[in-house]
Amino acid sequence: MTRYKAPRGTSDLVFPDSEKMERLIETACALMRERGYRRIDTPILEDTELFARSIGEETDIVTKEMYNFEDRGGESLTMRPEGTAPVVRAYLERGLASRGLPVKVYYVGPMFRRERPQAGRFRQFTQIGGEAIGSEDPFLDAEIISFSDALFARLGLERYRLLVNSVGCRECRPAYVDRLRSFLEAMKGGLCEQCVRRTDTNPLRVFDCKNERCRATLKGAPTIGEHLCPRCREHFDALLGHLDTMGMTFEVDERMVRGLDYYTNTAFEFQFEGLGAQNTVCGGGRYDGLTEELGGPPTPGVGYSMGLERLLMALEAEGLDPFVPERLQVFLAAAPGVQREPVLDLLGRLRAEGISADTDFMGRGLKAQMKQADRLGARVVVMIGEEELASGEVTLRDLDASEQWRVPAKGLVERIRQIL
RNA sequence: GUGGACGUAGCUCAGUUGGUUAGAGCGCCGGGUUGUGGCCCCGGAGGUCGGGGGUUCGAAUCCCCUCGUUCACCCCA
Repeated sequence: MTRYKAPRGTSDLVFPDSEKMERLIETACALMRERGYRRIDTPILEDTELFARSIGEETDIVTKEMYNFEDRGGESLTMRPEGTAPVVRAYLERGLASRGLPVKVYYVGPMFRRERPQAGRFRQFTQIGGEAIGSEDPFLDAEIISFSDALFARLGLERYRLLVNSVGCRECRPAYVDRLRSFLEAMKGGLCEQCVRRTDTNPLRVFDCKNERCRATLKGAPTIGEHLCPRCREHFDALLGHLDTMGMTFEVDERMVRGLDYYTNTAFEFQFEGLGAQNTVCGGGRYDGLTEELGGPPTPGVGYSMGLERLLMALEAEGLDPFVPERLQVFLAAAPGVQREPVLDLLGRLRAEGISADTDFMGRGLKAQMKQADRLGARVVVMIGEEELASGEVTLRDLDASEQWRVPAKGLVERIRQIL
C-alpha cells in the first residue's frame, strides 16, 4: 500500500474503463452535434459568487457542498458544482446572443461537490450537459428532454422512466409555496420531525418523505399543478403535448422538485432501476430568470445535465457493453539480436499509414513478445529476424487465424491491409 | 454532518477455539520450444495482515483509538 491515495470521492479511471468513458463521451457529443448544439468549454474555476447567486444561497450545494477557497490574490473561487451557471455567465460575458438565437451549446467535463460518497455519488464526477438559450418555446424544452431519450436508445438502455413537472414561474411558485407552507403548519401534528423542519427550509421537499403518516397527511396538500398561473399552465400543457407527439413516454410527477433555485416552469428527471439510492441519471429544466439574476437582460433558457458515471452504471446494470475496445493492428516482434533500425523504420511507416502499431521495449525474447502482442489484442504480428533481414523478407502472422507467411518486406503494408 | 458494514499479495478471497517460516485462484516475470501468442506443465517475484496502542509466553485472529473503503440518511448527476 502506497502512501498517497486519490482523495476521497475521487478515483482514477483506468483502461479499459477509461476507454469506455471516452467512447461514451464521443457518442453523446456526436448526438448533441446532430441536434445543432455547439461545443462550449468553460473554466473549472469560477467566482464563488456566480454559484451562490444562481443556484441559491440557501441550497445544500451552496451552503455545504462547494469546494471553494481563497486564492493567493484574495479572490474567492469555487470548483464548479454544475454547468449551467458558467454557461449562462459565458453567454452574457461573450455576447453569444449576437451569434443568433437560440444559442444551443453543450459541454462535458468534471464537476465537484463535497458530499459523502456512496453508490453513484462522487466528489468529482463527469457531466455532459446542454443549454438552449433565447427561446421560451416549449418545443425547445421537448427537444432538450428528448436528447436523453435518443442517447439511451442509441445505447440500448430501456429500464428508465421520465418524470416531468412544472415548478411554476416567479409569480405563481412563491404563491404556491406560501399556500403549501400554511397547509403544513396547520397539519404539523401529522408530520415527522424532519418534515416539520422542512416546512420552513424547503417545503416542497416534504413530498419526498417516506414516512407513512406524512404521506397520509399530504394526501390533502395543495399541489403545484392546481396553482400554476395561466401562462405556466399553457406552457406545461404544450410541453406535454410535444412530448406525446415525439412519442416519449413520461409521468407527470407533481412532487418532483429540483435542487437548484433557478428553475422555472419545466423540471424533469430520468431515473433508472438498479443503481442504488442515486438513481437519477439526468436532470434539467427551464431557467427563465437566471440571466437577470446574473445581471443580464431577461432571456429564457432550458437545459439538462447528465451524470456519465451513473450512465455507465446503468449500462452495467442492464448488462450492456456497447463499447468494444479498439485493438492494436500490428505488433512488431524482432528476434533478439536484430538491429533497431529496420524495426523503427517499419514501425514509422505503418504509423504514417494510419495503421496502429507497437513493438517491444522490454528487450524480451520472441515468445514473450508474442505474449505481449496477444495481450494488446494485436491482429497481426510482423516478425523480423536475421534470416528474414538477409533475404529482404519478414514473417507475417495472423493471430486470429493462427496462420503465417514469409512475405517480401516491399509489399508488406499492402499485405497487412488485406488482413485487417 | 449522522448511522451501519468492511479493511489479509496488483485483483477476488481463504486463514479452523489466539500458536511457530500467512495461503489459494487469477494476474505478473521466467522456463518447458537457443525464432513464435492464446491451452497445458514447472518455477519465481510480490504481503509493515490499513496504522497506532493494549491484553497475552505468543495476535491477521481479542480490546481501545485512529485512518480508509463501502452502503444508507440528508441531498443530488
